[in-house]
Amino acid sequence: MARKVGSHAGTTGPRVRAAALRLFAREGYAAVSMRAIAAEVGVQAGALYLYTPDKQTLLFDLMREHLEEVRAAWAAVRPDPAPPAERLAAFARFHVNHHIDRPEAVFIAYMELRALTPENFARIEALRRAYEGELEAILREGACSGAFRLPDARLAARALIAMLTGVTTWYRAGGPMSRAEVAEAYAALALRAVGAPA
Amino acid sequence: MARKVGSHAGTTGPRVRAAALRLFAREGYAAVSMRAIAAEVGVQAGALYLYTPDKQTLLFDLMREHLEEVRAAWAAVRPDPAPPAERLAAFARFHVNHHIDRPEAVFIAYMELRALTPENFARIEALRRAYEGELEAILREGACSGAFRLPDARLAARALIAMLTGVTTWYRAGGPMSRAEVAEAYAALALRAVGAPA
DNA sequence: GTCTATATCCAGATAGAC
DNA sequence: GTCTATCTGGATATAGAC
Repeated sequence: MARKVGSHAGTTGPRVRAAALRLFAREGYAAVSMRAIAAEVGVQAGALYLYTPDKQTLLFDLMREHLEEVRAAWAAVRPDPAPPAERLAAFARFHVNHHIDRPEAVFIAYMELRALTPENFARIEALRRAYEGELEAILREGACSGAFRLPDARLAARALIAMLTGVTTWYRAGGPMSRAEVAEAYAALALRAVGAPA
Repeated sequence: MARKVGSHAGTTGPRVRAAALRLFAREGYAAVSMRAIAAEVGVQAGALYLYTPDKQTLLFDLMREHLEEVRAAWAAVRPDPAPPAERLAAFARFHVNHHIDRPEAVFIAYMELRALTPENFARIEALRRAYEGELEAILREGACSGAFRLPDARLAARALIAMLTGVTTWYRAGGPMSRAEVAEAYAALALRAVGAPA
């Protein structure tokens, strides 16, 4: 434990997190050395420990910030009193648009769970489950009201989130489809998957 | 380069690959040492190099074998002259059932692509694209015949494969749903997603 | 706040005995 | 076919100068 995070943070702290995000996403947490992060930032390895107590906390903070940002962004645009189909369409468009802009954070949040200590994993998993619960609640409500036809709300929520998140594995800006077209296509797939007219 | 693979292989060769599969899936390629693999097998680290020229080739062989097995298994059960909806349902059930039994290989094949050398990556990517192409062809044919309503065959193939593969992130034997029920639920979602009555 | 230097440990891979 | 021993390099993290 070197010191508390943030007490001296100027601009180097954010640059350390940005470099770690980029490198962890590209090479994987275990394959990235503190030396490599330091080189990306332009400081020596020892200086990193002014901004994070250790490498594990650096990873954990990146994941936590990503998941908290997703929840806050959805809470800000969520149509609250609205029919299930409209809420599902909004969720699908939001999820695709939000994730398409943060492929590195998404990659880390889904792929480096195994690199977390058990305590940190439990905290991240709770955040992930809370977000998944937002979709599950929409699906459950639609199933009850008869707007959706579902095999199982929990299974469908997991299936749809996997489908929507998958956009980050292939979408690149400058391709034949715009972000909005892609989001619309995924929303149409999601709506039809639960038996709602798209 | 230590030696050619297989020339002395008795039972230790397969046990090395099984141990590597298990450990790479649990900890990640970069986080697993050759010593750890050796300990899992019950030999010394140096002995591993009788069965693989290096760690990279061990990973590549695991991925290649997995992808070749998927394609062969699908070729064996694929309903060839059949209407698109039936072929899509068969593909979805096959994909879920096949992947649900191999969560470790699936995890590695999708998560450790970045750990491959460029040459090895290109070869693995070609195999993955070929498999994706099987689904894409079904969707394209269904779209042409009017059986399916799709935004874009390529996008839909990617979206559906991501959705179906996602089953490996949560399904565990002994849960409330059987394998067959889960496969059926995913098949229903897939069929409806492309506008075919499930 | 960043540096250099270093303690301590473990990595992949090879050599050669048995 | 497996062992022990070892080469060489790089890892995380810390200490202390400036």
